[in-house]
Amino acid sequence: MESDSFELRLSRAFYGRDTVTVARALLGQRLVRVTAGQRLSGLICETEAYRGADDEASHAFRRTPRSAIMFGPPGVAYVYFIYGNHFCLNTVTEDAGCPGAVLIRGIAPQEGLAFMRGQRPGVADVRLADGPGKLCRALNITVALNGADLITDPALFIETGEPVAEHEITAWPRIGVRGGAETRERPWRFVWSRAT
DNA sequence: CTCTCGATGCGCT
DNA sequence: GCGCATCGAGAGA
Repeated sequence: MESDSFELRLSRAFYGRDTVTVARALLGQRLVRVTAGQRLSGLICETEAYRGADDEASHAFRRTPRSAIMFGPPGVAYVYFIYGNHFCLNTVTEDAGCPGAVLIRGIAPQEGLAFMRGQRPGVADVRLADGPGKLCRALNITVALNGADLITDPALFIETGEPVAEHEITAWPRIGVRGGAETRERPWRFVWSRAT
């Protein structure tokens, strides 16, 4: 898997499905970042689904210049800047015209540990990328990668990882969402228990 | 133009 | 557990 890993990449059809389905299916897959001439990777162990007009917590609840990318074709990276300090990485889902994205909230680091430690000095290995902002810092992901096509981009993509059994997945309410009770209580945060 | 506040993380208590 | 840094997107005027 070292050199050309194109055949291992998840297909556009993988992303072009129901957002909640994709959020679950992304658990166990391998997020890969190529930067400074080296491969960094980790298995996705936590995700959240964000939909469209039916999801008050989603950026795509309203169509704005920033959220327009969520209305576009699937398999594209949506990276945004938050709290003045952090970036968050999402993958666009659903067919073009139907908004949706999955927030990647955590990975279990596999390749490039030395680089990640350099990005986050003093942090224990298991915590290098266990939050949405943390993983972007560890993998050097910024808004420069907003719009990157995960099917073709050499610097950012997702490969088939390890199979995840249904009983290893737990669903929880999403973190930090405001809005009505129904919005807050939706169990659209998925955690791969085996990885943590 | 101005104001509010966030799909967070870190440091301190 | 709690406060705060830090700044751009989005909304209202």
